Amino acid sequence: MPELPEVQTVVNTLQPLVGRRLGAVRVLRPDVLHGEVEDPAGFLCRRTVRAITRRAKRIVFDLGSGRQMIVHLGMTGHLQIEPSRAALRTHTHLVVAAGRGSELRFCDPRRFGAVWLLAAGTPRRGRGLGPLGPEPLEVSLAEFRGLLARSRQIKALLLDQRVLAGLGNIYADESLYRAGIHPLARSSDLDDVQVRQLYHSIRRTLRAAIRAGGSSIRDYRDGNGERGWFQQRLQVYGRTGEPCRRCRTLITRMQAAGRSSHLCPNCQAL
DNA sequence: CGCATTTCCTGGAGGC
DNA sequence: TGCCTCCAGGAAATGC
Repeated sequence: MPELPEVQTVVNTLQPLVGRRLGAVRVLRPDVLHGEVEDPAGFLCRRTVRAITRRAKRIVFDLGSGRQMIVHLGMTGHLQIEPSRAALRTHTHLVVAAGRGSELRFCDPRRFGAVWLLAAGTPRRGRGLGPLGPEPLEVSLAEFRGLLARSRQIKALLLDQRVLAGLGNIYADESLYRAGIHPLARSSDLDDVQVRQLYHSIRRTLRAAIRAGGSSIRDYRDGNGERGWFQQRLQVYGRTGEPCRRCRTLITRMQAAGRSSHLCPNCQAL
């Protein structure tokens, strides 16, 4: 479940690849590739990595001449730099030689992730490449207020990547808890104070999680295979039945937007 | 329009 | 120990 902080951490830890020239390509599972797929090896081989950046939950490799490789980790995706001599893990789908005896490897057991190879002018369409709202750490308070103007369940709205791009189930729950807002609250019913609290809760939660290297709930790892440690500081996610750290009321779990939602029923009254 | 449901997929957990 | 069922969820499609 890599969300914005986990993806940012992967991007940070992959920075040593910037300036390197890509080499031999092995496609072990062609169906994870999308876009310019006729000749993936020809697309990637001998390209220099100009930059590695993040947009929402997508990792963007700038390969020059308008070429991009975009990676979405989905739920269980890993993108790691590993020594070429290291054994391939099962469910490794793509391997690219990345210089100095290393390889960039994409491994994704559940295959909710994907890799797009996009030449200049290739249309950005299809599953996983849909339109994106603003970045939660870049949007202004005034813009954020505007996003909430339509009446929707606040949790569903926060998870909608077309509205705000980068939050997933963990950080949506954590942000709502910190703001004291129930997941089913109507976005348009929130008063000015609540909107401001939610805005700052999202920013603080994401920033703290990035500093902690993300949350390793199940199998998340960064670009070097290291775990994050923000999971130790989660307030509600995965804490069903445990006492709220603020008021000791037991954390409960409910369905919202088709996702399990964790909340303190006392701190987040509807 | 919003929202619940279903789909994709595999590993891990729990029941018996 | 082994087999079965359920559940986790990002994003999109479907139905109401």
